[in-house]
Amino acid sequence: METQTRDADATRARILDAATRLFIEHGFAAVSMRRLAEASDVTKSLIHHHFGNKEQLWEEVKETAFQTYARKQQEMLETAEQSDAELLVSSVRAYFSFLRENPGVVRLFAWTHLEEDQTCGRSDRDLVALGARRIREAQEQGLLRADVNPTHVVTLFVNACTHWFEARSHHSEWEGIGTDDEYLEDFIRILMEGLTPRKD
Amino acid sequence: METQTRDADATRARILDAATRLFIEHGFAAVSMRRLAEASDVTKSLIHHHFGNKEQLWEEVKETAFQTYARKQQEMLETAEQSDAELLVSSVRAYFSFLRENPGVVRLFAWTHLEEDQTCGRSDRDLVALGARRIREAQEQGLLRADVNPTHVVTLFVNACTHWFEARSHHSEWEGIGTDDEYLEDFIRILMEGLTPRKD
DNA sequence: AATTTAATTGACCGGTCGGCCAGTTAATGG
DNA sequence: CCATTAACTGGCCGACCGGTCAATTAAATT
Repeated sequence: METQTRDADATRARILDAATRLFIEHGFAAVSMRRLAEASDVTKSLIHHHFGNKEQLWEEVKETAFQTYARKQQEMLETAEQSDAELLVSSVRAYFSFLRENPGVVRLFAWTHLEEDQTCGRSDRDLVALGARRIREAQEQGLLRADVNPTHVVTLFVNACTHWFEARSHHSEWEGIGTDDEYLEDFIRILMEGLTPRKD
Repeated sequence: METQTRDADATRARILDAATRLFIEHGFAAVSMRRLAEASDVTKSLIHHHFGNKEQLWEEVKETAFQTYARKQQEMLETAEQSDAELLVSSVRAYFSFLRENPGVVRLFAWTHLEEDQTCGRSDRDLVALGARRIREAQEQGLLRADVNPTHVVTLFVNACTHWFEARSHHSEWEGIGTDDEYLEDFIRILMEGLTPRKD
C-alpha cells in the first residue's frame, strides 16, 4: 500500500489537476494533449485511457471545479442565519474574498461564458435562489426596499464582484482607480444606501 | 475603376472583417489561417502578405475594434453636456444599449481580459476619466454623495452592464431573473438611490 | 509600349495535432 | 501459481497547423 507503483485514482487526480491548471490558464483550444501529458507526467495514451478524449476531459474539469465552487459557497452560506441587511453585506464581502483568493474560478467562468456553456449556470442556481429568498424576507420585514427584484440584487452583486477581478488588467489603466478593498467598500456603500428604505 | 479585379484596400477590409467575426466567435487559438482564408475568400498566402502573421492579424483586429468602440462612446458622451444626476442615468442607459446592440464588443473584451492584454484598458481610459470628472462635479454641487470614489462609480456601472451580457447564458438559468430592461431599471434604481444624498 | 510594382496564387515545408492500437507490466483474486 | 483485469507505454496514423517561396497576373508608372 505504501510504495505502490500503480494508483489509478492518484494518476487520474494528477491528470485532472494539471488539466484544470492549464485549461484555466490558456483555454481549451490552446492546450494540447501532449502538453497535458507532460504536465501531469504520464503518457498521452493514458489520458485517453482515463478520460476518453480532450472534450470529455474539459467537461470533467469544469464539472468538478463547479462542484467544488458550489460546495464552498454552500458552506459559506450555511453558517449565516439571520436575514437582515447585515447578512447581505457579509455575503458580498465573503463572495468578494472568495473570488480574490480563487482567481481560477473567475477565469473558468469566463471561458465557459465565451463558449455559451449553460451547465455552469445550474451549479449556483440553488445558491442564488436561496440568496434571493433571504433578500425577499428582509424586504417583507421592511428592512430592504421592496421595489427591486431580489434575484437582480444577487445578480448585481455577483456582476460587480466577478467583473472587477475579470477585468483587472483593464481597470488598472484607469486613473483614480483604487485597491480591491476600496472598490469593495464603495460598492457596499452604494448598494446598501440604495437598498435601505428612506425615511424622508 | 468600376470593374476592378484587384483592390488591395477592399481585400484587406474583407480579411479584417472575417477575422474579427471568427476571432470574436471562437477565440484566437481556435481559428486557423485556412479557415480565415476560406471565410474571406482569399488564399492563406494573401493574408500573410497583408498582415504578416496570425498574431499581427489578431492585434490589428483588436486595435481597430477598440478604436471603433472608443469613437462611438466618445460620440455618445459628447452630446451630453450637463453634469447632474440625470446625466449619470442616461449614460448608464446608453452604455447598456450599446452593449446589447454590440455583443461582439463584450466578447472581444472578454477574450482580451483572459489573455491579460492591457492595451484594451487604454482604449477607454480617457472616457472613464471624463465620466469620473463629471461625477466629481456633481458631487461638488451636492447632487451626488461625496464619500465614494468617482472612478469606482464608473467602474461599478461598467461592471454591472458588461457582466450582465457576458454571463447571460449563466444567469438565464437562475429563477426569478428578469429581462434586460427589468435588470437595467433595478440597477439604476439601486445605483441612483445609493448615490443620492439623504435628507434624514 | 515597356518596365516596375504589388496583389495574388498554389505548391510545399517541417512540425504538431488528437486519436488509435497492439503490446507490456503490475495488481487482483480464484 | 496462474489467469484475468486494468493501468500504462511507445509507436504510428492521417489531418491539419502556421509559414515560406517562386511564379503568375494585373495595375501603375514611365
